[in-house]
Amino acid sequence: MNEHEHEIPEIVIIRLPLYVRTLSELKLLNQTTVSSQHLGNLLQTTPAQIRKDFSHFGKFGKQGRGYNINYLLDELREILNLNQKWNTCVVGIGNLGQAVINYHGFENEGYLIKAAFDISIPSNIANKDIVVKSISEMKSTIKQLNIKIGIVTVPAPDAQGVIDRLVESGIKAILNYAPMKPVLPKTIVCRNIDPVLSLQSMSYYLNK
Amino acid sequence: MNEHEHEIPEIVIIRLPLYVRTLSELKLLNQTTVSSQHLGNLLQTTPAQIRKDFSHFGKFGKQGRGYNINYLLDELREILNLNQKWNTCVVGIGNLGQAVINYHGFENEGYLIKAAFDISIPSNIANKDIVVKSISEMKSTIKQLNIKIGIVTVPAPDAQGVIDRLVESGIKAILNYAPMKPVLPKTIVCRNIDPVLSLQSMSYYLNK
DNA sequence: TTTAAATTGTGATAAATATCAGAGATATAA
DNA sequence: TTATATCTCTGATATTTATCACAATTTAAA
Repeated sequence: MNEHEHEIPEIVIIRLPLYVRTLSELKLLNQTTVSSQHLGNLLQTTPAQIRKDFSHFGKFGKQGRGYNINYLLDELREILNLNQKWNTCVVGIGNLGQAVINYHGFENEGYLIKAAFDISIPSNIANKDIVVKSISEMKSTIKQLNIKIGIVTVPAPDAQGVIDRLVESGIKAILNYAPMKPVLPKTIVCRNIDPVLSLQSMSYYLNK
Repeated sequence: MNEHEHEIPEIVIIRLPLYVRTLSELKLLNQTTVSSQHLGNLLQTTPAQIRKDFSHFGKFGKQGRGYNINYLLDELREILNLNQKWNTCVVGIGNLGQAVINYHGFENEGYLIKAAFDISIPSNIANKDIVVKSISEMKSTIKQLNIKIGIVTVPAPDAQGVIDRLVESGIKAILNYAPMKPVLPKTIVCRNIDPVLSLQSMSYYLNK
């Protein structure tokens, strides 16, 4: 089996980055091999699930031995397209947008914030690596800078409009911080970051 | 059927806040009733799923008519324990922690940030509603302020230690912004906010 | 060399989740 | 009053997802 023969369940794709993260940590500890059992312990999941997940993409391990960490890591990073840099932009330069811009956890993982857009442009964004522009210049800027991922940090009522413009500008993936579920063509991938929903679903388990 | 007769799948619980949000929006628009069909359109899901989800908790609708929005909203909010305020604390007062503290989307939904902890206490947290303390005073402060939810914004390597302390201090739910999966007793609920994982799983769909 | 232990990859099975479809109830219009 | 359309609730069914369990292979020890 390989990735060309069947559609891989999204739930499997969503788990792959977790494997990548843990394998990276093991690599940093100079480990060279790992079994699905050990990986399962570290990730609080079952070895069977890990093996099944990997089996969608090929055979990466050796019976009786486990997985070579460097090899598996590189294969998984290749599958996820992590062995390259991705250009992103932030739309909405309020508190949240500025927090995202100042947080450097994205750059470290290869997601470069190349541009930031808003209706009115604040003067306090001092970052020579990021182009700050009006939303009206979104399309040309996104094309010019080869931006594929949009990060949406506008208030919920503005989000759908902004997202429509991102799609029209050729963006392929959206990381949405606005508390709403965007309507999107099915060629566009989207993930919502919504801590309030998380708090609310946890509250169910909090007995008064 | 009601909530006392069976364990409700977590995936159902996770969807309830989405229903609450959309119903609140409809209420704001002065709508009084809604059908599962209409709600499904708004939420991009199927009416059958919405009805099945509700059926775990009781009968909230009227055949031929749909759901009374005020009634359904109040029932769902009651089920989720949203008809009360919850005290929370933030652990880690770096960039991310400060962004969380300055973001007022939590307070508006009834999640009050009552305390913030770190090893060294920054002087620029000027907020008379929030107690800023050393991590060493965590347990007593959490008890005293009746805090049930901990928001973790420390770097990943520090997170497990901090989370262990939160659990020991009597916290029941954790909103974890650190890029790691905490090990927890199964009496504690946890949600992870991990935008890098989201970006990485989306990257799979971005063809080079 | 032989045996025992470890471990993968996977078909089969089980469990969880989503959808279907229809009886029954309600509302509306003729 | 009757007919028609609407819509819930739910048991049955289908689909998806996770787990099991074992043959095959590798490693290491006897």
